[in-house]
Amino acid sequence: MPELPEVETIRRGLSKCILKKQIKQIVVLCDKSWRGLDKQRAQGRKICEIQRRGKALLMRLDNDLWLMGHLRMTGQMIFIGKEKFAGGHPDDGCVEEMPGRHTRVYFEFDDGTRLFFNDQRKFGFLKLMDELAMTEDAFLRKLAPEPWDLTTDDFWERLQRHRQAVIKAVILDQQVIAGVGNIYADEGCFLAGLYPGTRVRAVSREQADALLRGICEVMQRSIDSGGSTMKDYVRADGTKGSYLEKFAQVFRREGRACRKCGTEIIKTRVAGRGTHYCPKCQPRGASDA
DNA sequence: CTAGGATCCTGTCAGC
DNA sequence: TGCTGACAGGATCCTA
Repeated sequence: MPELPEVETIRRGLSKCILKKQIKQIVVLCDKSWRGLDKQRAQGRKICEIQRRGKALLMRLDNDLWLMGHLRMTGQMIFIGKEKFAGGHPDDGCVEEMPGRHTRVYFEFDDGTRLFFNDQRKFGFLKLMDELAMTEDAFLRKLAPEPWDLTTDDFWERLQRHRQAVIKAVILDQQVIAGVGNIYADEGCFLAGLYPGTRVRAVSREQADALLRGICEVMQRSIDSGGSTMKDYVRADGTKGSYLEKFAQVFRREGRACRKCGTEIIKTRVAGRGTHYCPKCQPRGASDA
């Protein structure tokens, strides 16, 4: 669900809300959503800083424990204090009473404000770890560099390990490039003029370079705008829409005209995921899936 | 080792 | 209305 730009937006938002606050109590409503050390070890502590790696949030406590959060498909972080901050998967959960039916874990701070971890499908989790567990965490250890820390050479070499696979599956692989999910995979392929089902062996170095630059560009733009789902905007006519609608070139635009050439955007299935592309701007090759 | 499909879980929607 | 299957902004596990 939330991809790198959405998680970065959450990181920035939470940094304004919960830093230096003391965690008075942690309520775990779903055992599956809490991993690692016992929650007691985080109660009474303060949150010193919040980092992000790929789609993972990393919160450091004042006893040098780390609370990792991964939202997976449907996770949300909702802060309720004097003002409200919500980030993650868009649904109505953030307008319900809190805790709501999808609340899995929540935090009560010393000043009475609260932070809710909501997650409809329970794929996401919070994990409390010490420094050693952090360095040994399988996901973090295998995670590839952030998109803007990858050189074209490095990206190219990582792609070459999957020459028979389709390009979309490979950029969704967090060991190849960090933070790319279904939206930015489709948007990045569009910017590079690459059909998402293209075999890696058929991708040129120039195309790989365009893909990496496209991913960085689309993610940076999304971060600058507060994440693709964070803010509704109001159109000139006063009707509301999601930011994603305005920002996406292909994602969820099936049946609509390509913004570049006017051809109808197609939705299909590639790498087991719903996939959107423009058949003219992203032509299929003979060996493509 | 890679590639691709099943799987975890809950909810919604289209089509009988 | 009630049922059924497909699908969903992710990652891991299993099999070939």
